[in-house]
Amino acid sequence: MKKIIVVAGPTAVGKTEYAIEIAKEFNGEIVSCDSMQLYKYMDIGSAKPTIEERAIVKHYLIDEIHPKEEFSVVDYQKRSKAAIDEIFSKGKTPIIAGGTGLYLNALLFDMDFGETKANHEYRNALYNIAETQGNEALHKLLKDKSEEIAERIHFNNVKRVVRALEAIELKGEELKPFENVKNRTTEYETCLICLTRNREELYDRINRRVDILLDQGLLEEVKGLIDMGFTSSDISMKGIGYKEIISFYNNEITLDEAIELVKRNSRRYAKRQLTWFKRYDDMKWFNLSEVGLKEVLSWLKINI
RNA sequence: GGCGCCAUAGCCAAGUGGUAAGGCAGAAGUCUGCAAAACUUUUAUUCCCCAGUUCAAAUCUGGGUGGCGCCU
Repeated sequence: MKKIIVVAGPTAVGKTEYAIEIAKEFNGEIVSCDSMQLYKYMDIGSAKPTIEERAIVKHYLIDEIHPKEEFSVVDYQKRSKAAIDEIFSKGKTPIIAGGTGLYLNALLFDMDFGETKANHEYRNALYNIAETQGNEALHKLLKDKSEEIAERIHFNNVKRVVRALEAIELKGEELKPFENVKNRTTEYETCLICLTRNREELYDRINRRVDILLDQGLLEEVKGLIDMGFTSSDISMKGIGYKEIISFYNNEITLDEAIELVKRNSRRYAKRQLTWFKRYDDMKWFNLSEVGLKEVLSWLKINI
């Protein structure tokens, strides 16, 4: 069967570089699995592969959408599968590289998100209930409709309570969108690796990378985006490295505070990514504090 | 040298006789339509040290150590 290679890992671990080396070795092309690199104009803050790197190996799903566009995991699911098909049709190996866990799930599992589009009116009405009557009141509504689903979502997680209610409203009693994520896709075989590093080293790399992004002109990039009309309410501007710098330009915090926040939020994000990737039992882990490219490539040669 | 103030977790701290608040940093985790999102859990057997008073001390007393301020 056709096989894809997945290169996962926390931010700043070195995925970009490794994915390119793996692609060179296995006649592959790369499909990005990153919720921020999808956006145009957000080059420095999202740490996109450089133009030179993209010239070496073709990358898909980078610079795909305008930062004002609405985008969700469903769109990612469609586009990534299309990209994978295209790579297979060339007789090449798709290499999925990135750190957005939910997006990765969308292409590794048979996930049915339902066909209906997000209903913002309905959502807003629900958010309103949470605000006026409290989070628990909203959660109670969910409990009345499905005890089982309500149990799985904490009442303070309003965003997910709202989505669950919306799903029930749209799908009736089927509740398909909230079935357990357990059926792996049968469209292709998968070979999963996750890159990591010792915690201290990883955090050190993150802190250093933020300084590098600043040297590369992150401030100017964000200023440019503000001038283009983007604001903190755009989803694309909620990315780490963007929201903090925007707060700085809005005079809400000092530059030093903004930089510290970018570092801290990146560290926290890396930790959440690691938690997410621990869930895949067939994931092969490589600690790059201890092993290098050679080990990764030779493992892949045996296991692909 | 004298006087005064202070010492509580990695950091910032509350507590002035009844069995160590809170915040940050850190750690663990949840996860089917905004996911770089949203959310949950968690951190001092002990309050600078020694002695004393007391049924009971981070809290009161004495001494020591360290820091800050003022005076000479």
